[in-house]
Amino acid sequence: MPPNQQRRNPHSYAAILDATFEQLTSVGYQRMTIEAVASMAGVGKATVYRWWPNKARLVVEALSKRCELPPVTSTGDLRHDVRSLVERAIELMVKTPLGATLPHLAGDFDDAPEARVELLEWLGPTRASQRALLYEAAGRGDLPHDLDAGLTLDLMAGAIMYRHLLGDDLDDRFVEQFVGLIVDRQLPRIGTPDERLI
Amino acid sequence: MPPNQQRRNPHSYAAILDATFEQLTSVGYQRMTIEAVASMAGVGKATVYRWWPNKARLVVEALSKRCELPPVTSTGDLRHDVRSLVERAIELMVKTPLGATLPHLAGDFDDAPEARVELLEWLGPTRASQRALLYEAAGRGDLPHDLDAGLTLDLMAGAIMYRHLLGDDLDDRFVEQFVGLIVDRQLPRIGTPDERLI
Amino acid sequence: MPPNQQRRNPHSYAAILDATFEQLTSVGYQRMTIEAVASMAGVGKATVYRWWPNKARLVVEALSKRCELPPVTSTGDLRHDVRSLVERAIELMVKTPLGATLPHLAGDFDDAPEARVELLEWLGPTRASQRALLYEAAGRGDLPHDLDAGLTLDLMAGAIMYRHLLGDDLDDRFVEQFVGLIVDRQLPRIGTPDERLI
Amino acid sequence: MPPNQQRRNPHSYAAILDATFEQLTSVGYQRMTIEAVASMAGVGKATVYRWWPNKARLVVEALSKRCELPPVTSTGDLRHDVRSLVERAIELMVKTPLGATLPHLAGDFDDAPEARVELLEWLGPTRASQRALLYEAAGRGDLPHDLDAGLTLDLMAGAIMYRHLLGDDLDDRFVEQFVGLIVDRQLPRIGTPDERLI
DNA sequence: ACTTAACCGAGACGGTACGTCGAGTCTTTCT
DNA sequence: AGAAAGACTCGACGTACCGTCTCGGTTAAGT
Repeated sequence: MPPNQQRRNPHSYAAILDATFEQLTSVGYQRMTIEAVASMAGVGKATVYRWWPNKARLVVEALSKRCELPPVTSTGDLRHDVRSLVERAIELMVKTPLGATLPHLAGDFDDAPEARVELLEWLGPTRASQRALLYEAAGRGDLPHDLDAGLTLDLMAGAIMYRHLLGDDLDDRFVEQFVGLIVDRQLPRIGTPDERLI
Repeated sequence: MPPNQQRRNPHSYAAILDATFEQLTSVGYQRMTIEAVASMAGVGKATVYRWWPNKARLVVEALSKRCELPPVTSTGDLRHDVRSLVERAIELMVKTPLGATLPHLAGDFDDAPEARVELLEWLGPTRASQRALLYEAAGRGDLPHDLDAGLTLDLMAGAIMYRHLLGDDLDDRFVEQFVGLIVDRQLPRIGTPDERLI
Repeated sequence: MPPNQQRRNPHSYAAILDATFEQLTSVGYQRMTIEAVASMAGVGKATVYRWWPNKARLVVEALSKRCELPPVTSTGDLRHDVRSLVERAIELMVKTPLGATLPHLAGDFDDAPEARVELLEWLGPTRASQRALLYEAAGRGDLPHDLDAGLTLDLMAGAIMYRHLLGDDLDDRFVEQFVGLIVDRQLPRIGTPDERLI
Repeated sequence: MPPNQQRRNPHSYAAILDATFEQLTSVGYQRMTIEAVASMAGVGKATVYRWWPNKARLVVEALSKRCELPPVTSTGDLRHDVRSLVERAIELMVKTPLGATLPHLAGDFDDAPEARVELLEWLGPTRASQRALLYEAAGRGDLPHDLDAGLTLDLMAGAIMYRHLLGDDLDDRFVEQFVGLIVDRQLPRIGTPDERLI
């Protein structure tokens, strides 16, 4: 889409993404303004608009270039793997601007459908590695052979985001309850997680 | 919070909530404008600002006064009850502005914490009736006696909202997979739900 | 114009005029608001509007009831009389809100013609006494027998207001120059007034 | 004072001054609105506020750029010169928005002292040429050699403005009375001007 | 090496909506 | 019935960003 990728000033490019990520972190998606990003990046507004057609695209690219999404790897221990899956997802949603940004971003997807595509492309590999982890366990017989890994992961991500949005805790109990659901097929229960694992 | 509840003009009050709900439905939270709401309601902007300190509060009140949240009731048939629970939740998220609005609203909760409280107060009774339905099943022995109904329902709501945001389907398969998870403790599987129930 | 003069609350009436005059003095005509006047007078806005149709009328009445306009009296010494005429006019324009208010008031006369009438009615006796002073001198032969006293006084008042508006001084030199013009028919000259009187 | 004179759009600049002058003429200073000026000029409100800090400054500039103030020139005939001086001043006060605007403007000088300066700078050359005309007559011996031309002219302008404000006539009699005062040192008299000139 | 075209910063532009203020009207409540 | 209190509609205020646009100045490519 941009005019000529090669003539692009790499300093400006990096500075804009940095500024965007910084603003996202400090004031959030709503209060972030292109004007502030440009000024913080020491860049003309037009330079931002030259390379990104709208806020959603800019933000998705900033997230994708400045948020690390380390792929999960299987250890063969399902309980351990699922636990770290959940923990990592919580970390991503709570410690990076992604969790707070995603909902607003989603709202702009109506106007900027390509932003949705780009976001999914970025998240794709991570989600694939998460699915792969589950499929491997399914291959070992630790999970149903025809598990719907996508939905399973959406249950996890959805619950995390939902609770995060409503301001609820995402503590160890949550982790263990979800692990219990997947690994032990136990519905979440009141009480210490440890009890439930007995 | 507002100046004097008794002197309030009920016509204006109703018109403002109507206009807010209408705008929410037609253009969404982001594009909804206090100015447009006021003008559509045939009301001065100041009248809106007199009674609601910000957009979030206005929207929460409009949702709570204009969205019906019929309490769910138990029939004794767990599968049927859970299914209608999920169906009703999907309906709420997809057919009313609530689903599309919630995430944006949540983003404004940082600035308007009372809006979160008000939202939770509105949702409270419904969530309570949903929990009650699950507790009743637990009492009958159809679900664990110490089930964490809150988390169970958050799993449901979270998945619905998450999928809705990302533009995924929320079809019968989803419903049956979730019902299967709760009632049969079967993890979601690929394939027709019917198969899975065998 | 007001509904019923007799049932008028004299406390409110006085308080409103006091507050108007006070506001006029402290913040000026432009920045004076009916709201502030009402609140300062401990009175409802409607009470102000009940008795005065607009700001101009209210202000004219406040000026006429709270500004003293002592009639000038002749001593037989023309130079002395004219000097005290000018000094008193300057005092009125500079030390009371009248000078600063008159121009703005005049601007509102287009919308409130009765305010002009009322103002002139108030000023009438004073101007008449000023004219009488000049006519008396004319009778003595100290001034032309068919002097146009109205224009003569307008020259004085106009110059005072004009200089006041443009921020120029209205010092003793001005007084003596004007006195010299009337009494000695000397055009104003540069130099100390005393010199000119020799 | 404004950001950068060179980058200024001359079309907008001219359009704003035109609109301001037009509004001044048609609805007057008080009812003139920045919003209306901007919209009539086909310009964003911010563009007006970018270049003018307040209404007073805008109006002064509009007057100074859109009101012609032709310098008066001497013919050697004092009576004729003074007469045309007065006539021209009346014309300026009565036929242009200046007369009606000046008083209101003056009221805003407290908040915008630079507007006063700018106004005086604009009026400066004209007043200088008027003074020059009188000084020339003084040089010829037709007027006192040390005439205070400034005050003489303020007498004229003040009387004109004062009468204009109070709604009085400014007819030929006024002109001749003032000419008589200056040229013949006759105080203004009742009766036809012609009589007085005998 | 020298044009020349694209990018760059800067920031003015026409707009839209903001949240506030005061005008002038109207209704409710109290005296 | 008059007055206080104050909610109401309306319209303008001055501000903040939007996304577009012109400016010169620089930089890298292609003759």
